[in-house]
Amino acid sequence: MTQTVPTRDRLLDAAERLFAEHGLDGTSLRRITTAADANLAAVNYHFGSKLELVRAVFERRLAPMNGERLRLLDAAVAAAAPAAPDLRAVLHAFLAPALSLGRKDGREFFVLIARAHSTPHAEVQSAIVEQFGDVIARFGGALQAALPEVPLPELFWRVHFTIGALCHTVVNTDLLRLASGGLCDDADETAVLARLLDFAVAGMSGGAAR
Amino acid sequence: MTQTVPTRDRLLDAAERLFAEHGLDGTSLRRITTAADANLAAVNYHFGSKLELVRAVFERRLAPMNGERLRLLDAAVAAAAPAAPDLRAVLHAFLAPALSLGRKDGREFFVLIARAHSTPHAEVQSAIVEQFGDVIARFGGALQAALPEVPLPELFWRVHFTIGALCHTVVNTDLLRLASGGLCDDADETAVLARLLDFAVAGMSGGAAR
DNA sequence: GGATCGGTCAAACGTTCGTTTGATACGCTT
DNA sequence: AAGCGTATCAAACGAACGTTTGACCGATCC
Repeated sequence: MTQTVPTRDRLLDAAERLFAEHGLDGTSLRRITTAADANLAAVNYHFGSKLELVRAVFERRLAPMNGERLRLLDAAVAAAAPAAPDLRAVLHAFLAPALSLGRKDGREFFVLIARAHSTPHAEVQSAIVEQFGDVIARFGGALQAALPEVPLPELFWRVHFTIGALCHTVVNTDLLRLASGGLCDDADETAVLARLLDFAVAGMSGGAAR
Repeated sequence: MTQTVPTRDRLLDAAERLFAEHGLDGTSLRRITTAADANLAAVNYHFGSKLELVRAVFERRLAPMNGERLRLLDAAVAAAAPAAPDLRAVLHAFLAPALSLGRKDGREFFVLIARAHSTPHAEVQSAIVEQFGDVIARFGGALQAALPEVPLPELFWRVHFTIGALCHTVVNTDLLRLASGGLCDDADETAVLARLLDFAVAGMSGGAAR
């Protein structure tokens, strides 16, 4: 039986799914290569090592997501120029691509990202952080412009809280559905985004919002 | 050289620290027993297995924290009775013990808890969730009373966001200090709690706060 | 048509893991 | 002093891990 998808891609797909499901250390190359219908040596041949495979899995998803974030931010800044960008528009540019990725084909990947963020491996951690340099710098400036009355340290803290809400939402929606007894439905992505945006805008502007 | 601290406790201390530092799978019984100045077989003798050791590490910290949460909630409810409890007081009862635990002797433990929350091991996961049954039920009711105008599903979502902000704050303050270039100082616990409370109150009440 | 190269394969490498075992030492009670 | 659990110890167990090796296959090029 011939494979139409290249082995390298099948390895990435299988690794992403299994990493998210069982963690980095909990997923052996044997499970990955078996799931990808490839030979055990395939990972070391195509990627060099397990660590390089992990890095490849991350880069495949993170680059498009952060690119989309910056694209939306540019649009929001341009729409408001020369005035300060709208807070909700900036937060939308930051939250929407992540929320979207966390629910499409990248659902499992986002679980993985959150787990890897607290991984014991320093190499993995730094490999991820590198992908966010531009995003941090650009959004920091935009938020400062949108909320000029908020002191900079205060702003950082609130962004920190917002990121926490975002990550927890993407990763643990199952937990919410469970805790709410099925009351909370996460099927409607735009509704979830709207709720998260409401929460973030209110929190970011410190109760004096709108 | 005689040990004044029982081996069992030394094992718990070493395991908590190493689990938080290197993850559950990344920490071998050999490292734990070496750090605890105990024999390799000590874990299996005192706890039966590595999994039981993990459960013991969790229970030692979670039980007091959730107990303190419920105690503070009782006080907040009693203080306002027969009127509805104050939103900020309820959120304080929920957030303060967790934030406090995440910064005292339990600092490393809280990192561990956040990591274990997304652990691949189902046994570990369920062992943690069991510890939160009472807290979820009690705080759910109190928040509903404090925010009668917010529909129940909406309420669950906002609690979900708040928990995300809390976890991210406790676990990743180092990341914030780094990203802010030292602007954000987390040394003052009451100040951090105040900021988190401001954010949560604003977000929970949906911009119409105070 | 022989050589070359990317890709795949089974098999084995050495290491580390959690757990088990049997012996040994200490502090009780009788 | 003898007997008996409790606790600790070194040593070994089998299993699973990431990685390496050398042979094999098919397409492409000279």
